[in-house]
Amino acid sequence: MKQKIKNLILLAVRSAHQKGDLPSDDIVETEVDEPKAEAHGDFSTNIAMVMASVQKMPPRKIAEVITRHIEDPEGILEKSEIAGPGFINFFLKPAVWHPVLREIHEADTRYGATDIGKGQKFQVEFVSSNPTGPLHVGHGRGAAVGDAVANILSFCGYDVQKEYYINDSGRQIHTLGQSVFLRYQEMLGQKVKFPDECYQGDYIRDLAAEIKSQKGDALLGQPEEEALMICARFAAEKILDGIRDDLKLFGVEFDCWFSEQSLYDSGRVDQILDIFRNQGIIYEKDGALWFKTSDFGDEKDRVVVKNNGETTYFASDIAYHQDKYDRGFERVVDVWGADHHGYIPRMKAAVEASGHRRDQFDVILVQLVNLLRAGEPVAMSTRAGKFETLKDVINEVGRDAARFIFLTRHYESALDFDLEVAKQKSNDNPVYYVQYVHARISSIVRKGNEQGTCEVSWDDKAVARLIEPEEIDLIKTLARYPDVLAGSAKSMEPHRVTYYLMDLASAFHAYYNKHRVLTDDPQLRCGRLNLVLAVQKVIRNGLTLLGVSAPDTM
RNA sequence: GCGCCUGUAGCUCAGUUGGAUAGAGCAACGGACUUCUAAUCCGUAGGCCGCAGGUUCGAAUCCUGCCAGGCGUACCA
Repeated sequence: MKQKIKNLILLAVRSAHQKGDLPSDDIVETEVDEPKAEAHGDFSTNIAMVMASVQKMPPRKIAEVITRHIEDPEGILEKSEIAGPGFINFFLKPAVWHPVLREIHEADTRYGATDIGKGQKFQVEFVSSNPTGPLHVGHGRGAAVGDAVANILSFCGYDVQKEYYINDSGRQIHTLGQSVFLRYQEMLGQKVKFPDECYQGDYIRDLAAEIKSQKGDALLGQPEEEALMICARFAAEKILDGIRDDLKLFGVEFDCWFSEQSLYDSGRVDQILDIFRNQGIIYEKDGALWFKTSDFGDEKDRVVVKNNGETTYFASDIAYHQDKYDRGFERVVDVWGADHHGYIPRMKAAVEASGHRRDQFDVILVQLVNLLRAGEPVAMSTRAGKFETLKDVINEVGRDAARFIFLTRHYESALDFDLEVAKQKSNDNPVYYVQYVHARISSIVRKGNEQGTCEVSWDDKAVARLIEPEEIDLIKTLARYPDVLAGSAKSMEPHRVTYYLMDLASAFHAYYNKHRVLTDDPQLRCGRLNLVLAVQKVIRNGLTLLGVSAPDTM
């Protein structure tokens, strides 16, 4: 629709120029917007203002010339008028909107899908929590955002893969093994000192108990380092299983689980370090190896191999990202917690140093989640072992509410997640507001079927009966959906879909309260059923992208 | 100190990438259920868009400088 208006304008400008009414036919970047105020019509353009300097004419004068030359072969315009400093506002005939319903009817679950991605290979990596403890709410937000972004991109024509990176190597895993082994020794009656840097949570004791029941006291007879590694591997695997289960419970599935250790096993880490060394962007200082990230915009150089010979996580991250591009991804998106933002410049540096453009690498920085219970903060710290796990949260408030709430805010702003509010089935908690639309429409259809009056097949004449302002308003909202998705995909901001759904829900509830769908007039009833079914499809479609269910009853 | 994020109605937040009179929800107040689910709707009230400059036809949005809060600034992960 917007495109049609655009064409009308372009043609008008051209014809005005040909007839000598406009000195230039330079089409500057024209914009056609949907104004927020109804009084400003269905669409409006600022072209006259933008052209003012080129045409050397006052904006209102240009607007007047353009409107005079507008032809409307299809007869879609009710009227157009000039307003304010030089806007041209277009008012469409209500009937122009009806075909949108047909489009939805035909596209069904694919309505809103576009090909703006043109099959570009994208990878979205998210959660990637270390297997040293269970997922907490913060990870939940990352999971909800990453999953929704990937879904939306994919729906808009990008070729998207979802990946989880497993930090199954290095210091943290060692510490995990140590923590478990100490608890194990403790259980077998040994006196141990449990250091602060070890993981304090109860789950460490559970893991130790499991090892004890499987192996008895066998580990005590082994060299400490060996016993410790056995504990580490066992624990990491168990915890990772738990993470997988939690994510499944949360409705998040990954296409690929990528192991950090595999990068060492295959020699990728050494390989990329060699390459960088040959390029002269790695040097030795104080017994350590440094990568000259400062050559690529970082504020200082970074260590890749410590003076004790251990590689840093940064080293394997370089190899990991190199590997992503080798796998053919044209763009790589990492979803990180905001506390990692200092890591971005060095990662960008690594991407650039290995021969890729900076803009092929994006980081979505998800701000922190403050978990509250009735306004009171709930303490969270993996180390201290005091935290509310994601699983607990899902069990308490439900998956749908949790996912929706995580997506009701721009990811760049911190989120207060109040467990009591999330449980409320009120308008404080908009997930139900949106789901209720779906349930209500299902209910209408059920009722219609009971009465045997539910004629839901497509019928142009019936749809043409939809002339109430609330009906046109609803259809206009439905028509916006593809644009919303495209904008959400381009900006990688899933919350736009969330807000759109709340808008659509609001338009529907208003309509529902004012007009009856199952009327005695069969044709009107059919038209209205077609309308609400279209609404239901879009609601379901949007909720699905967000990972939220669309219930038939509530 | 430096860097990133945030600052919009009493509270929680949107604001279509620079558009017209800045919008929702909650809380407050007043209304609507013998009719398809009241987890809903309708109405009233509520604003130096942190502050001060700048850019232009036009700024909550872009630039500069301040102020406040959060986070980061390791041979930690």
